[in-house]
Amino acid sequence: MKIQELAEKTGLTVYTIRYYEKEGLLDRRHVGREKNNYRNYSDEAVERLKFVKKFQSVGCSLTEIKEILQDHDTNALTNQQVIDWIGHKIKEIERKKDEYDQILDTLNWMLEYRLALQNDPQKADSLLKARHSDRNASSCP
Amino acid sequence: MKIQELAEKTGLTVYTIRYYEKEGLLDRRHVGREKNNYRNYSDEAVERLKFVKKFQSVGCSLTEIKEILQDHDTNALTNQQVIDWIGHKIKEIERKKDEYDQILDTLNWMLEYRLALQNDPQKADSLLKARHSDRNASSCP
DNA sequence: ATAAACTATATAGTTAACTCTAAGGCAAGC
DNA sequence: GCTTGCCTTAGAGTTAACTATATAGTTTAT
Repeated sequence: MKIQELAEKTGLTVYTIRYYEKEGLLDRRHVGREKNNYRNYSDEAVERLKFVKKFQSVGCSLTEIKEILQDHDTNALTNQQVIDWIGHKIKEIERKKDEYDQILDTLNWMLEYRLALQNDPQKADSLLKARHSDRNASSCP
Repeated sequence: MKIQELAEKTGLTVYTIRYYEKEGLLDRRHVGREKNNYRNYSDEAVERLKFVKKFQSVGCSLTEIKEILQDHDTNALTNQQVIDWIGHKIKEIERKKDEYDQILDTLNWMLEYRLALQNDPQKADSLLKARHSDRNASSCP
């Protein structure tokens, strides 16, 4: 398939796809060339780019993604190194999830406060006080 | 307190704090000036910057954080607008958490596969096949 | 009293990850 | 054949969020 089609299938732009290739995130298994010099992508390319996109969306840098993907291609890392990386990454993601939970907590509190402000200003006031006396809670900005 | 102390309390650098001020994330309640022109920060500044840091760490841009914080300062938004924003944000964070769960799933699978590769190559092979036949699962890169 | 450490401003530089432009070649429809 | 649109490259431009530099004034420690 040509670059436009791949762009549609992955939700990336053609610019981005070419950029990723330049950055070494794709290799012979994903992209080749036609006689006319047009790039020709395999189905594997779709999977690869979706993988990149997914990991990127949780805060992995392209460099990091590249490093771990290149193991598959070159076996530059030992199996143990990959296992270590995965374990490390899992912990990181779990920490991140905790962070999200804390934010959700703050947001839910903010919502409750705002709703109270609308319906029962006195209650809003007491919520504010309760929150401030709770040393573990995020303060209101 | 002076900027260095604030930096230590928030885990930001002095550069970043000045940058945030320039970007309009702090106001009179957080920072004033001494006779010598040194900035003087209130305790509120610590809370404010921690709030910024927290929301930033879950992918909010400074612009977005500023917008919502400026409501507190100027009451530019109606209570309803803030409620809408919070509700929207909560949904966004929850979507993000789902994404994290998917990644965790992929990572756990990768880990299992790598461990099998170490101990029982035949099992690794069958894991690969099982994964590929599962259309909902992320493929292996 | 002098050096080290901290503060200020204005401005320039950096990094990641795109995003676009220019200039040209190839392809598909009328 | 011509136009429209997709493809190519090299390289420039953009954006967010810092990060650092140069220059100068202030405070603190010895």
